[in-house]
This record gives sequence, C-alpha cells and structure tokens, in this order.
Amino acid sequence: MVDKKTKNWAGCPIRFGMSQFGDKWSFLIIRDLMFKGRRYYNEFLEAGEGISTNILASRLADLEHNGIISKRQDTEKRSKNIYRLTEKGIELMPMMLAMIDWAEKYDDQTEVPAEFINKLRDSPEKLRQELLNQLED
Amino acid sequence: MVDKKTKNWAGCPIRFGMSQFGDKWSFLIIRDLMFKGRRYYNEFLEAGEGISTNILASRLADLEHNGIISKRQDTEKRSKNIYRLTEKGIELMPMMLAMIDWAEKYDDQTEVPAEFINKLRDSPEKLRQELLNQLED
DNA sequence: TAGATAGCTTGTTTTTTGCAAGTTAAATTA
DNA sequence: TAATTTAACTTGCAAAAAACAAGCTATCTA
Repeated sequence: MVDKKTKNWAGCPIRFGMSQFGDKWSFLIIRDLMFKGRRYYNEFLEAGEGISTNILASRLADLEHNGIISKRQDTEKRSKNIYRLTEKGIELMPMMLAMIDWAEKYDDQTEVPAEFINKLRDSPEKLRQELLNQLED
Repeated sequence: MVDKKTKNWAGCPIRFGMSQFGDKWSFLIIRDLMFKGRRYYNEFLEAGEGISTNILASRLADLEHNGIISKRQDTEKRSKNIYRLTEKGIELMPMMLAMIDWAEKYDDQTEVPAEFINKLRDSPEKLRQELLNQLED
C-alpha cells in the first residue's frame, strides 16, 4: 500500500504517481501485465520475484481501486481471475519505456534484448503500437 | 532503502530501476533536484512532504551510492552540502516527464501549470533543454 | 467424490518507518 | 573569544508494514 493517510498526495504529479502505483511491487505487476503477458494471480506469484501472497493481493486491490488494472472472472475457468491494464494503466507505457531505456544504459547485466532497445530508440511509435496490439483482448 | 538483500535485482530494467531509485521518497528527492531547484538537506526536509530526518539521510546516501546524485561541500558555507543530479540522474528526466504527463491527465487536482504541460506535449525537446539549462552549475 | 488448483486470508515474526531527542562541526553573534 | 545558532546528521524507541507460513473456500479434474 502506498500511503493512504498522508494528506493530499494529489496536486504534485510525482506525489500523485507515487500514491497510485509508487512501490516496487506495483511496478513489477504493471511490468508483468504490460510486457510479459502475465494476467493471473498465480503468474504474478510465480514470476520469481518473491512477492508474498498477502502483499500481491493487497497491491492488486490497490491498483484496481486506483483504476490502473481491472479484474474479471475468467469465462472458461471460473476459478481464475483475469487481471488486465485499463486505459489508465496502459498510458503508463511511455513512463515504463523511459525507465527501460534508462536502465539499459546503466545496468551492465541488462537482459533487455538488443532488438527491443533498438526499436525503442529508432522507432518508438512503432514499438508502442506493437506492444499495444499485444494488450488487446 | 530499496532492498539490498534480495538477490539479483539487475537484469530486468524495471527491477533494476526499483533497486536504484524505487521508493516514493527517492522519487520526491529526484523531483526536488530536477524541477524545484532544491539542493540542500534542509530544503528537502522543508519541502513539506513530511520526510523524517533519518529516512532523508538514508535515501540521500542510497542515491549517492547508486551514482544518481552527488554530494559536495558548499564552497561558500562549508557547513552545508550541495546535492545535485549526476548525468545518470539527469537522464531520468524522460521518465519523470512521462510520469508528469500521465499524472496531469488523471489527477483532477493537478498543480502542473498549463504552460508546462503544453510545452511538454508540443515541444518536449525544447522543454527538456530548458530544464537541463537550469540544472547546470 | 476425492484430490488438485486458484486465489486469497489469517496469524506471527522480522524489517522498515516515523517521531523525538541528541550529537558534531562550522558559522555567526555578543 | 565565548556563546549561540545553523546545518546535517545519528540514535533510540514505538508503530506500521512486509515477509513467512499456514489455513481456508470455491471451482475444476480424474
């Protein structure tokens, strides 16, 4: 949870962002949804980052409450819930891509594929469109 | 502190970002340095966000350790330390601007001046250059 | 119909944060 | 030059949050 008690986190855009998705687990969940095609509770859990079940549940609830992700029962298997980015969540993509661009420069262990980073720098609009297509139902 | 024990936060760019500057106080310090012209411990403290002295000291040390900010004794008043963004820190600007752009859309209490947001959307390169000039010594 | 799967919830321990007070070095004032 | 103030922390302690382990409930599968 990102801090509900502190007064007035709105106003300043950075403060507002922090109150909406500003902790490491939320970022990783958004990453999973945006770039990794993960959509189920179990997929987030097993992503190998080591998030606890209670924290995952809490972050999913927060992100849903903030309108960044949506939760729906899977129509085929009704014991599963599908999480996806809302429009509001999808619009975080430029920020996420800027972070990826930065990290690729400074993390000498980066695993970002060269193809991805080249596309990001040479034709970002094309990359964005491809990623958006993958997010469609 | 963003989590030192967990193994291998490098590799994934989002995870790497989180390990380098991924908590709300770090974001706010970077905001202060990047956009608000704040450079002294006391200015961060009195920014009105309510950060504790020990947390501020800890975050400044972390950011310095990660090469995102630098710390120097003020030459005029040697009891003061000047903090500034390094090149690595300055290069977080696209990410920060993307976050501002997003927050302006979704925070109905946004305080981002219309002039700023218009420039960000119409001539981002010009805005970036102006902001960079302000960061120069 | 007896597991197994999926998505949580509930304790309990450990870690981090927030708050108040104290410390140290440099600068200013008396 | 002694006394006070400023600036930047550090320390100790209580409170909050996170991590860990276990348990629970509703599907679904064999």
